[in-house]
Amino acid sequence: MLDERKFMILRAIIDDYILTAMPVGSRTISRKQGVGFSPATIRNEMSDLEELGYLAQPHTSAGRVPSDKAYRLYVDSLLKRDELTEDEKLRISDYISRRAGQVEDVIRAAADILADETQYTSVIVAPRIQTLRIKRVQLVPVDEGTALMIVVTGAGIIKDALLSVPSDMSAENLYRLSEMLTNELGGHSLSEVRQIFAGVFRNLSINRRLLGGVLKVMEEKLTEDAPEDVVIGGTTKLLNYPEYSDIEKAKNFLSVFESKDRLAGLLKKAGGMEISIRIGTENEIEQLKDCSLVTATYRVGQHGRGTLGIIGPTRMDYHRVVTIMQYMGGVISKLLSGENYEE
Amino acid sequence: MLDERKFMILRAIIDDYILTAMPVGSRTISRKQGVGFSPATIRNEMSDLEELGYLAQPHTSAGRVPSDKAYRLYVDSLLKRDELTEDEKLRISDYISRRAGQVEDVIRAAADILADETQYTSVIVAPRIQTLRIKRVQLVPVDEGTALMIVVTGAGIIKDALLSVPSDMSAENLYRLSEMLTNELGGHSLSEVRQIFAGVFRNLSINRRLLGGVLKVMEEKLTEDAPEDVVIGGTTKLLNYPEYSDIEKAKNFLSVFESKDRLAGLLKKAGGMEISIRIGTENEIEQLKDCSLVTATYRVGQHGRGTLGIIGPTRMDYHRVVTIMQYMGGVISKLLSGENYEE
DNA sequence: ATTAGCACTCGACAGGTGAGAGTGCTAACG
DNA sequence: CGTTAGCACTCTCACCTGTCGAGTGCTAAT
Repeated sequence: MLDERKFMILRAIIDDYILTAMPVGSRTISRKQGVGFSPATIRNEMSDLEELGYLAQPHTSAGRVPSDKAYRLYVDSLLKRDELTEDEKLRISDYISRRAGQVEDVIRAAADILADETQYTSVIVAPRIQTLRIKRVQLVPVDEGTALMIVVTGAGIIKDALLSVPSDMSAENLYRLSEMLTNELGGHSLSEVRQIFAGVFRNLSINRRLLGGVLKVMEEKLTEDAPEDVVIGGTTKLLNYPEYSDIEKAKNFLSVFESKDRLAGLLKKAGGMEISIRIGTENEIEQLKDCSLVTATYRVGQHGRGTLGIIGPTRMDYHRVVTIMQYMGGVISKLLSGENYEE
Repeated sequence: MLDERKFMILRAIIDDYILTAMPVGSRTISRKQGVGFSPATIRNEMSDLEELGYLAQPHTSAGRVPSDKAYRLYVDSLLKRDELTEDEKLRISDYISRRAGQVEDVIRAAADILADETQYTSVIVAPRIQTLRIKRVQLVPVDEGTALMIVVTGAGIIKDALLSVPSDMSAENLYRLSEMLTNELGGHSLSEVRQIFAGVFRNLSINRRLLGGVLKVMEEKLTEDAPEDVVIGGTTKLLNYPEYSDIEKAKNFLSVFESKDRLAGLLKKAGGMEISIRIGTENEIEQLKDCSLVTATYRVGQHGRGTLGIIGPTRMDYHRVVTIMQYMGGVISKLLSGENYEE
């Protein structure tokens, strides 16, 4: 429905607007390399594009500004994916790998470098621990009557909690109990723990009365719903963009990050798509109506998955963001799935 | 050097300015309850106070604004400490206790409620783990050739790291090694680990080569300088105050929180004082020259200590802040030192 | 010593003006 | 017939101006 030339002009407008954040006039476009038309011609086309809903005028006789619809078209059909330079790739993967170790450290590092590279605010949702496979369960004595329960996967600790245990329980006993639990639960995910426990109770060969209480508490701790683990990087990056030079808007925007749960929900709406872009009002959240949200998915092992995203103004540099996110998704997946824990 | 009346007037001015953030005029003070003087008299006194460096005028014929020096006098001699209401006490201690468990959870909760109650930005430095007494060291097998090392103190996990171990090392052996390490290191602080290791190496009765590697990694992991663990709450609270309605100032302020290390250094300068207040330029950090920093110390067990602080405009409500901080210092100390891990 | 009175200063605000950027329309051109 | 030059028009923004009010400092009276 849009002919070649309109496409070209629209693209030029968006490119310019992304760069300058100022309404784009016909002359600006006409002067561009590769555009062989006079301002008047461009004006006619722009007028058409406005009628079609791709452009908007803040007021008569300002230039024009792309609408959400325009950005949508832009990312759907005009977006070319670049490759990152070797330099950039190295910078990113180095930064993240250097802190490899605990899942949380990786996520934290990833959020930081993502925000730094894109200059937008980054958000990463940690993999739902419920889906990870348990490797070991270990009880460690802490005090008379207190033990620390630790659940381990290939990626490190995923859950730990303090329990009270019968005070006459020896370290030896705790160790044996750990072995038993590891046998029972190893290889399963947290979400399956509850069913398994039913079985464990039945087969109890050890002193049932002594252990009953402990097991119950453990079951609770293991199955309780962990709050969504969301890491945010570069919260204040947005303040560098002119569209947020107004304090009210800035506050409004920042308020989105107060509720991590809502944020996690938002990110996860993207579903399993490799890259998802939601522009302006597509976000359904009032405060983000002038923002775009780009999300990507990463994997942890066979079953775990998490989401990384960046939030920026609708006039964001989609090329760059998409390219970076794609690369980072890969890096994170590899780090968190691989068993590379030499260091 | 300041007579009774000047004191009184200065105090009235500060009180008013804290409330309104607007330069205070002579009439405003004169109209106040308990001030029996005409504006003219007040003006004379204010003029004196200005000469003495306690007040400043943004421009002729605006009212006057208290200087850092005035705030200093205010907190040193005019500050009366209130008690919190039972209601507030309960709200605070409840909020924090509810998440008791891991040190980090407590700190996180404390930072949140502190920011909420004061409406300023809160910062809490976690206790230096170096000074905590080790309770146990536990090695947990994760994979062929990989183990997770967990160091436990009375307050829960404080450090964990993945190590590679000889791939023929059994769970049984790891367990025995854990016992040995616990014996050697238990009761000592992390900062002493390095010396102890020297001794351990000498007494090694088990396969020396096998253990050598493990110990080396452990030493590294245990003694490496952990980055300061700093938790920040209510970062954007400051945006609600008129002095930060300018984006540039806001950005400037927020940049302080980018480097947690510097922030930690700043907080710790307060030293061991129970409550320390640094006003405006006393902070030595350019970006905080319009801010005050109130810090308090909390204790963890015998030797651990950490700092909690809030950062707000110099015209902050010192009464309230000090009162809250004092109370919270107590609550945190009790929670992190006490051995109350029933639940 | 205190206060009333008054002239003075300065910022905030409203209204007015001109420049500049950009538009839409029309008529001319290849 | 598509393209373009020209032009009148619109709207914002920056700047200037005058007025108003808050607050001061000084002086003289109490």
